[in-house]
Amino acid sequence: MVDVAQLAGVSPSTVSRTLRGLTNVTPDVRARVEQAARELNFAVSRQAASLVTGKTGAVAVLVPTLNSWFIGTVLDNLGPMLRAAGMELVVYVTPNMAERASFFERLPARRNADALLVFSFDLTDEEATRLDDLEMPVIYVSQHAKGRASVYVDDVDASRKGTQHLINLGHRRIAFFQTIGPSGFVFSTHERLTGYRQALAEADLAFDEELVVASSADDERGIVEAVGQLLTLREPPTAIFVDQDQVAVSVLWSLRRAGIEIPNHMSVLGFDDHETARWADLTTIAQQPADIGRAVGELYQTLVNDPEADREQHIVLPTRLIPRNTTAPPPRDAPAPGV
Amino acid sequence: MVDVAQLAGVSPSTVSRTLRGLTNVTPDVRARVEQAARELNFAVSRQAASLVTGKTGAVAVLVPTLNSWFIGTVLDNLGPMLRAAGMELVVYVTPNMAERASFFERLPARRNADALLVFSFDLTDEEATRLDDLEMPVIYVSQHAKGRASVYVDDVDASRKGTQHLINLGHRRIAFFQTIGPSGFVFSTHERLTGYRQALAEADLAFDEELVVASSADDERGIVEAVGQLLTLREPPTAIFVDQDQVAVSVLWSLRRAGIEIPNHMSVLGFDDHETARWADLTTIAQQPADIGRAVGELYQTLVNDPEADREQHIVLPTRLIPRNTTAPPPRDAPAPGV
DNA sequence: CTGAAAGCGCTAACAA
DNA sequence: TTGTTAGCGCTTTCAG
Repeated sequence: MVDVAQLAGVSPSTVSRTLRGLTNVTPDVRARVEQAARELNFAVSRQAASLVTGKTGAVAVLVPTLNSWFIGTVLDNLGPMLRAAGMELVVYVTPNMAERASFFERLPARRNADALLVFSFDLTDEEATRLDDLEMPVIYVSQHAKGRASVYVDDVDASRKGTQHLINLGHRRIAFFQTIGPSGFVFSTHERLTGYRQALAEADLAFDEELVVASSADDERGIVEAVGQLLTLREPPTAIFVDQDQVAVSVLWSLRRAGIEIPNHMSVLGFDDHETARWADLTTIAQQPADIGRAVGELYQTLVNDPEADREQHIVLPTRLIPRNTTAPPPRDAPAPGV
Repeated sequence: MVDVAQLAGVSPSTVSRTLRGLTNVTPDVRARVEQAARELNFAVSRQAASLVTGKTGAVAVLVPTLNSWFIGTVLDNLGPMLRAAGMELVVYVTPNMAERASFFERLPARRNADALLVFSFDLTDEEATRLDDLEMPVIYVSQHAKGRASVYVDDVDASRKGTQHLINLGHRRIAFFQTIGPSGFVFSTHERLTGYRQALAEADLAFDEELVVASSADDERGIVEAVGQLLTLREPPTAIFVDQDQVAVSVLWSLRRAGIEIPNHMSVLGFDDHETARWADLTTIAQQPADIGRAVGELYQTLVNDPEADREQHIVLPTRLIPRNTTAPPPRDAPAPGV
């Protein structure tokens, strides 16, 4: 920076002021400084700046994986917003429990970021409490943390709408297929199961544990087995609600291989409105990760710039049912309700 | 840090030494310092440290998107390696040309990272040259930059193997389906087309432009149209080589909707060995992004730690053909070769 | 509107 | 093995 100052014939302070876009600089001087900076290919060192300002200019993101449509889409939309605000995005990937434990033990973001976005979906209370020590705004994405800022879709309501759609079509035996993540069920899965149960209860349908199956998303055999399990029940379902589109598509394949026609013999409902849902012509409940990304970006701005802002606010985004061709009324010969 | 020093009854230098794991510290003192640091919930400020060491402790990553199986998997494997080396991962997402241009104009990583990993797949020469100014190791992932460190699979060879597989099955009219990214064809696409042409030439088959079609990966109608285009040729193909599994699966759907049986009436070959390929029982050419991630991590270490290391080395990873059930010999009534 | 000077929190000589 | 001292490159008072 001194080099730039020298070349422009001003003091370092002036260079600093100019480069940060402060107003009190003569246009003439500003031009000279900018010219000099360009000539010298100069960029301000964030490190040195943060040492004095106390801000790091970075926002940390905690994710279990980066190989995820949801997380990827959120970040694709969030990234440019943060960038526009002059912030870097530093990512902590914790693909296994060891990495995750190490993150919570060392809390590496501690003095090295101005805010933390948590995508881990299934934090324990203990972990969340640990993050409270961080002395920076923490935003929870896709899970509601009590008393902490969060952005998510209303999974309970969404799932209830989906189940109602099946009930309205005439289904009485509706299975629920849960996805297991690398570290167990994630937050949304619980919520979606709750919505399913609510809808059943509202329609006076009994909840049947046999109709709830689970498998890991990337475990092909597990999915096939879970589907097989449903098909061999004494009273098999006429519809399956799968809590993720990508798994739902696998379920479709399994069913078709078992010779089951969709939607005539079995309805399948997904969740997400992932691209493959369009391909598979899958009825699904749409959530918009792009919107979530933008909402997170805005909430971040609010929390950082407005000290008056509610630091525990929850932003809930809408979902909607997208009817396509994998759901239909149940087959005529299905057991009539109550028989 | 002075607080910790005080509490432990030592000098700041000793705290610094202890916390960085330097050897010349008495076990007794080390214990006291560590205890004090824990009590005070203290973490070293990277910013302050880097100011004096000249290293930032961060590696920058340039990606066009984070919603990508390939990039996501590479980073899931690379992340923990960098973390183990004490490095942060700062991500620059450039989902559109404006973001990308701004990255290359401002080069925000300039003084704020110790190395740069480029995932942009289709950099222009001008852009690559710009990165040479960066004064830090730059590693190109999945594209070979002349005279610059790169990690990739041999797409030409892989694609040739795939095409040969189809030729060996007896196919003579083999279509090639190219995927268009948000900013045009990516590097690998060119390479894969080259491999395809090589295999044709080696088998004395003429290259027919009509057999090469293209579509954007997320453009459902475009894919359907491209498939339609192939099917309505005077002499339609008996096999389609699609340069990405996810698109190949869409092609499968399109073909099946058009009433075409696979593999009896048409063979389809993919590329990647993405999860959906297993589901779709798709014959494909496997590449292992997890291995690429690890290779990048190792190359990074080498480049940073060993000044003798070849700074232009190319690491080429293997691919292999995975025969499944979407490829078979062409139907009998297909036009005989040369007729 | 611009310059001079102090100091952010740390590490790296150098001394002890 | 430990402590002392001098900056790293910037921003921020405070003068002018």
